[in-house]
Amino acid sequence: MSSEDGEKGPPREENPAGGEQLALIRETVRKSKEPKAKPRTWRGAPLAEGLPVARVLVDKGLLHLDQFFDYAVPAAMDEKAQPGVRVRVRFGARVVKGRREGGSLHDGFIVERRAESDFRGPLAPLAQVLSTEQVLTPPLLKLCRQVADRYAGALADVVQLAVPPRMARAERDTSPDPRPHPAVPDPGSWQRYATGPAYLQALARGDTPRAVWLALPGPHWPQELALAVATTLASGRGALAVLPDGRAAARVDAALTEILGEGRHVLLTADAGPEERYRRWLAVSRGAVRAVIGTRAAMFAPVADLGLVAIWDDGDSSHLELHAPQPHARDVLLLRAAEERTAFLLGGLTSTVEAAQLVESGWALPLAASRDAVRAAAPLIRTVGDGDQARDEAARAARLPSIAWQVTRDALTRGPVLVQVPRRGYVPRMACDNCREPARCTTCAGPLELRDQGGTPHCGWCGRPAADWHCPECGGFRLRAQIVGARRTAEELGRAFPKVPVRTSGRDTVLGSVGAAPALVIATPGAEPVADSGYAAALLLDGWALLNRPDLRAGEEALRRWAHAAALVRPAGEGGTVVVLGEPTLRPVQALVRWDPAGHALRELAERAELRFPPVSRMASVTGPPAAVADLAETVRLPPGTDLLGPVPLPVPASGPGRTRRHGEPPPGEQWERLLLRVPPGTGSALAASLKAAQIARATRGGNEPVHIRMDPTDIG
DNA sequence: AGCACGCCGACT
DNA sequence: GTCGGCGTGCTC
Repeated sequence: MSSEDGEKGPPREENPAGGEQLALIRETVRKSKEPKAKPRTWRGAPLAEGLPVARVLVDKGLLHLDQFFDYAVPAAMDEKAQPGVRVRVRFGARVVKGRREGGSLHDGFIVERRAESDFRGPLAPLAQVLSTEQVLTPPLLKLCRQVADRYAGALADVVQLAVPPRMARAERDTSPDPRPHPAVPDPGSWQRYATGPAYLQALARGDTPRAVWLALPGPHWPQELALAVATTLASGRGALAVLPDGRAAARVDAALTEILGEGRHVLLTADAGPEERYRRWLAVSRGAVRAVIGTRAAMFAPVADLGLVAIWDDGDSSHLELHAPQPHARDVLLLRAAEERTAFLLGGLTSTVEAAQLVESGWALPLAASRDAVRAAAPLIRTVGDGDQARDEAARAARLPSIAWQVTRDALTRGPVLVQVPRRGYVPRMACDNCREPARCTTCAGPLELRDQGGTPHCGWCGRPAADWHCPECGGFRLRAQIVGARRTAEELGRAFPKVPVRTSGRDTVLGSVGAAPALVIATPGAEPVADSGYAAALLLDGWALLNRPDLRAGEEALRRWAHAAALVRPAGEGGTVVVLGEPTLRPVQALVRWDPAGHALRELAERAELRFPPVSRMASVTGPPAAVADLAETVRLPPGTDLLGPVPLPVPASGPGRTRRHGEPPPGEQWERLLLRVPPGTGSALAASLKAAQIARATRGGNEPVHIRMDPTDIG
C-alpha cells in the first residue's frame, strides 16, 4: 500500500504540449470569430427562460472532429433537458434561399446547459428529450474525455462504450435507496499476506491505498477480492472490480453475496442480456447500488463516491476493449483512481510489466506473500526440456516424456489430472535454431518474420531484411520457426488410460468445474475448469506454442497461462505436481519453477527499458492504406525524440469463415501498411495529442482516406 | 461523413 | 449556350 495522499496521480505523464494543442484545435474548429449573439432559433419558438442553450454531443455527427453543438431549448423541454439526458436533434441542415432545409435526426447527449452560445448563427431547437435519465453525467463525461485523449480517439466513440444503449422498460423500474453501510468484514485469508490486513484497514478507514497484489495459488482469490470490495463499502464508499471474463466475475459475485447478502452489489456482465444489464447499470448510476463486479465494459460504471477500483489478471487479453479507441481496463481504472481519488488494487497470479512498473515507480506498493507461504501453497513444478526428450526413448515413441507418464499414472490414483494443450492458430516467430533466443532486428529490435518460405527474414517493425543475422547470445546463424502438435499427445494420453474418463474444455464448451474423482481434463489455456478439491497434477504441453508467438508478451503470457493452470493444482505438500514441457533455462520456465512471477516481471521490465519497448517507452501504431499512412506521417507534428519505425506491409489477418473484421484491420483484398511511432518515457500523452490533431486535420481537409491510430499496440512482436 | 455550392470540358 | 466533373466548406 502506498501513502494515502489523494493528491498523487498514477505514473501518468504531464501533458503540456499535448493539452494545449488539442485545446487549440477545439477552438479553431469552432471558428467563433464574431461576438456572441443572443441565441436565436430558426423560427423563433419560445425558449426556456433560465438557460436557453443546450450543448449537445451529437452521436455520429462529425464524431472525428470531437466537438459539441449548441441547440436551443424550447420552453416546453426546459425541465426535462438536464445535463446527461439523451436527446434527439436535427443535424446537417442547409440554408436554401434563406430557409433551412433537410437535416436528419440524430441521437445525442446534453452535456451542459448554458445561458448563451458562442455559435453566431441561429440555433436549431432540440427535437426531443428521449429520456429524463441523466446517463452521461459530468463526471462520466470527464472520464470519457480523458480516455479519448489518452488513446487519441474520439469522445463519441468512448461515450458509446461507457453508456449502455437505452432500454425503455428498464428505466420504468424504481431503484431502492442505498442501504446503510455494511460492517467491516474479517480479513479472512488476507492474513496470509504480510501487509494484507493493513491494506484492508486502510480501505476501512477511508484511505486510498494502492497495491499490486500477487495472489497465492489456490482457490482463495475471489473471496479476497470480494473482501476488499466489502471493506470499501463499509467505509461508506463505492467499489468497482473488473474481471477478465464472466466466469471469474461470477466467482467474485458469489463470494461477495456470501459476505454481504443480496442487493448491495450488481454483476455487470454480458450474460445478463441488454435489458437486465441496463437495469443494473441504472441502479448504479442512480446511486442505489454502490458496488460493481463486472467484465471490461464495467470499467466505466458510474459508481457514486467511488472508493476502490480493482482489476484481476490485467494480463488477460479480454481487458482490452475491441472497439475504438480500444482502451485497456487497467488504464481506464488508473485514470479513475487519479481523477476520483480512489484506492487501487491490481491482482493476479502473475504480474504484467505494466503492473511491475506501477511498483517500480513507487506509485503502488507490492502486496505479496512470504516465500514460506508461497512454498506452502504452490505445487511442485517439474520441467522437461528438449535435451531430456531427446534422451528419452519413451518420449520419442509416444511423443510424451516418461516423467509425464509417471506423474500422470501416479496422480490419477489420487484425483483429476489437468492437461493444458495449445489453442489453434498460433503464428510462430523466428528464433535462434541453436539456443532459441527470439530473433530480433539489429537496428530497431523488432521481431524477425519469414514472409515467404525460403526467403530472407524481414523485421516486422521497420521492414529491413536480416540477411546476415546471427544470434547475439550464442553466435548461431540459423533461424527456426517451430510448430507444435500437442493435441494429439493429449489424445494418446486418453488411450493410454482407458479406464479414466476424459473431459475436455475449450473454445466451444467450457467446463466450470470438475469433481474430485480421477479424470483426465484436457483444456486450452483460459478454459481450465476448477477442480473441487484441486487437481492432483497438471501437464502443461503448450510451451513452445506459447513462447513462439510474435508478441512482446510471449514470455509473460506463457507464465501467466501456466500459473493459471498450476494454481488449480494441490500444493506440493499434498502431492500436487506440475510437469511443464519447456526448456528449464528459459526465463518463464524458471519463474514458474521458483514461483517467482514478480521477479519475472521485473526482469521483463528491465529488458523492455533497455530495448526501448513499451510500457517504458510509449508506442502508437498508425495503420491504413499506404498513401494515407504516408500522408499522416507528413501531416503530424511529432514530439521531439519520436522514432518512426516502418511503414511495413500489415500482415493480412487469417480470414476464417465467420470471422468478423476487427477494428483497424484492412478490408479483404486490400494491402495496408503500419507505421510505428515510439517516444521516450513521459511523452506518451504528447504523442497521443499530436496524432489526434493530425487525425482531425486530415479529416477536416476532406477527401482523405482514414487511418487507424492505436496507442500501446500489443501485437507488434 | 454527407451534401451543396462553385468554377471549367463535351454535348443537345 | 448548359449538363456535370468532384474540389472546398459547412453542419449548432
